[in-house]
Amino acid sequence: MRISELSAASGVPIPTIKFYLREGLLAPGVKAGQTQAEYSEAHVRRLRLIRTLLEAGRMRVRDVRTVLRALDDDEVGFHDLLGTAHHALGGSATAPGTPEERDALAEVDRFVSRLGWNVSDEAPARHTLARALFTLREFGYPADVRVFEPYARVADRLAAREISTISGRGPRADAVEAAVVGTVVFEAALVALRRLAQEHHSARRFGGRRRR
Amino acid sequence: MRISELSAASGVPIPTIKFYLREGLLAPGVKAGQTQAEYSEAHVRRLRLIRTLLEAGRMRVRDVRTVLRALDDDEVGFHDLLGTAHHALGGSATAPGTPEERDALAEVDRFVSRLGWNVSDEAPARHTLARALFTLREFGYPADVRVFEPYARVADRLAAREISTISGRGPRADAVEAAVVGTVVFEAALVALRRLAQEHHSARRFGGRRRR
DNA sequence: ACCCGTAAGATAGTGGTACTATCCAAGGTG
DNA sequence: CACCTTGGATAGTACCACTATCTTACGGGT
Repeated sequence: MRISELSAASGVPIPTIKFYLREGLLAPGVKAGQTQAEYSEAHVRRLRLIRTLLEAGRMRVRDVRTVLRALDDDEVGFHDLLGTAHHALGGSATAPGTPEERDALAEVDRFVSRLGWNVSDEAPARHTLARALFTLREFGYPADVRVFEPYARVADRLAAREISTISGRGPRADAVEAAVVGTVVFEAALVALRRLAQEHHSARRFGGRRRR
Repeated sequence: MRISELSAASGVPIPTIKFYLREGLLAPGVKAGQTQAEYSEAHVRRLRLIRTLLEAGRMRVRDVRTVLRALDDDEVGFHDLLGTAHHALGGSATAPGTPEERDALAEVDRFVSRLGWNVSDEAPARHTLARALFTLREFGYPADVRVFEPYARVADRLAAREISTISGRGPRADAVEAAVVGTVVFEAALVALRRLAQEHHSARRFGGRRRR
């Protein structure tokens, strides 16, 4: 498969493929002469993964690179790979800042351990959650961390199911790819379903009249 | 309150405030002379909202503007406002494309009506969900729409709670702001909690050794 | 053997987005 | 009354994900 065929098979334009090659997202093809290289089905698959991380996961190119490196490194186990993916999805962790923000973070930490969750101290999601709590308070919401309790219960149930699904899924390469794809894609799906459900309940309660 | 005080009170740099004024995100202050304008607490609050939509909601400036316009328009009811916010959060709806994508969308539509959800045909979340389904299939996941069922149940429960919480909350301006903030912030929180829960269950199952 | 289209690889340019910097005239301030 | 800030306008920056162009060298069909 030459580059033009790879492009046709994947739907990704040639210049973009070259860009990914330069950026180290895609392994070079097997060189067949100075001006010829052979690409495989694995390249098509990798391109799909790249687009999924970029689009569904809204990751930046450099974060995609980090995830792919971890994915290709046999030394990296499931758990660490998941952490890498979460980190890449999480956006940049802003510094603590004000004392109120530090308070929020401390409360989140207590909340997490009260749930019995065993989670790394540096997990970016801690900060995301703390920022959410802080923001609610800024807006005058009388917010105890407990407002997150129903969400936590739900998250726990879904995550338990997801992680057990991942377990035994053929060779490592396939399994870890499935883990990353699943994390990203089901996250997008969950968010979309929540919005649909909100719209439904909103329509029930407030009546759906005009649109836009 | 002059612009420098507004900046200090909100933490937003003066040039950025001027930028938001130009972009129509922030109403101009009351002019007190040619070179002086007076800003109020409402401006501080509005700046907070803007930052929340941009950061937690990852919206673009023009989408923030759209949401704020709806927020300030007394003609727009709760339900439509929520739709506007969802639309702004949803990202650009890509065209249907391949037949497989159209199939996925049709299945999503059936799924949604089977759930008994009464949702607008143009809801961008439909497309998001269809893309998620399509992506899973591209990766060889044996995916029936039903894989989303547990997520849908959960989303339904959370949304019901959220919408009923919104109901009676003082004057319209405050209530609709709370609705938008809630939608955005709890979405971020839910996602963060799912990641934390995943990490916990992953640690249980695969053991948490090294990090990064 | 020839030759023209295409590949690979390198370098430079584009378009979008969210700011940020500079400038200026006018007005309020110590 | 000199100076410093403000509002308002205009221009510039930084980052990002591509995209276009150019060069050199095949290599496949005749």
